Amino acid sequence: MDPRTTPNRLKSMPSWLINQLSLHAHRVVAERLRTAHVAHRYHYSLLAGLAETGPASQADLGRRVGLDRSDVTAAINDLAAQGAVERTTDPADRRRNVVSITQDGQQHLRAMEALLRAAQDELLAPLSEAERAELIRMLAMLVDHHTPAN
Amino acid sequence: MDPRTTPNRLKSMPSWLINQLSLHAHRVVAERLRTAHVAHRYHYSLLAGLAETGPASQADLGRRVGLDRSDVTAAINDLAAQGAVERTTDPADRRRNVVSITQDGQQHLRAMEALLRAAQDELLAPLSEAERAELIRMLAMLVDHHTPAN
DNA sequence: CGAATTTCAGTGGAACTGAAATTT
DNA sequence: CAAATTTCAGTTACACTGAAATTC
Repeated sequence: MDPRTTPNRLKSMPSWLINQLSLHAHRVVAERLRTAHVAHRYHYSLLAGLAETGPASQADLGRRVGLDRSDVTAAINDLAAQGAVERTTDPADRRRNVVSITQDGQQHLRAMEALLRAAQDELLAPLSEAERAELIRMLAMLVDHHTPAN
Repeated sequence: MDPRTTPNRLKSMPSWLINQLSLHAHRVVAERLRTAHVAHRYHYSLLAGLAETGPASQADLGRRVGLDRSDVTAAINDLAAQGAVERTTDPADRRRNVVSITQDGQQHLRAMEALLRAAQDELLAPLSEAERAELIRMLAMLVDHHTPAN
């Protein structure tokens, strides 16, 4: 009566598979991050961007991690209120905010990292180490391919 | 100034990659489907489900293609208004609607199929045939793994 | 009774758009 | 002037929830 039979047309359609997996990834990640405060996917992305490439303007930061300018503004508000980042206007170009990560932010980043590592493991559970590496390689290639060059 | 440098922490994080790729897939697919009417992702999923496993109740159909009961109701409304499906209450169990695809629906499905095939090709452009097969295999394995058994 | 189905009304995270104000 | 940055207000597609009405 309900033989969990996904149509072949969907089971073999990359865009459908990717979408389903994205939904699942979202659930797994949100579940893990629920324990921490000011801990959404984009908060992690922003802190990771700041930790890795140093202070940046919000626009640069957004482009680097794939977030919209508007959402960056809101998320940086959250992080600044929590003391995870500091925001000062760039003296060299007063249109820009220079955002930098604080000591507290670094610690917050490390805490989220541990949670996210566990989430990745749960997500990829059925794959071998070699398969995981291959999957990541292909995904990165595809994401890179459609990322505006700029 | 804006060296499209995605942080390594993101470039190597499966959940982030999957999410980015899902966004891109969504854009590519929506772009192709824009030419057709009553043509959203879920309309295709429902028609594909009906074409492949025959008439079904809305609840069964939703479970098979991974759509929420509420969204199935709304989407079936669209398809019925367009004449792509027919809906009658099941005489054997009057709680159920038996939904079946019409001739028009079959044709609509074929038209969407062609558009979607092109979208998949665009999405996977950087991958070889062998890589595409391997990617699809792994994605299907992951999606299957987290799909409730029922 | 409990459980399943359909439907409706609404919520919430997320991506995105348009426009204003400022500065280069 | 044109272009870039930040911010705000709002929209849209989408997954999901809660609850009612019906039927098994």
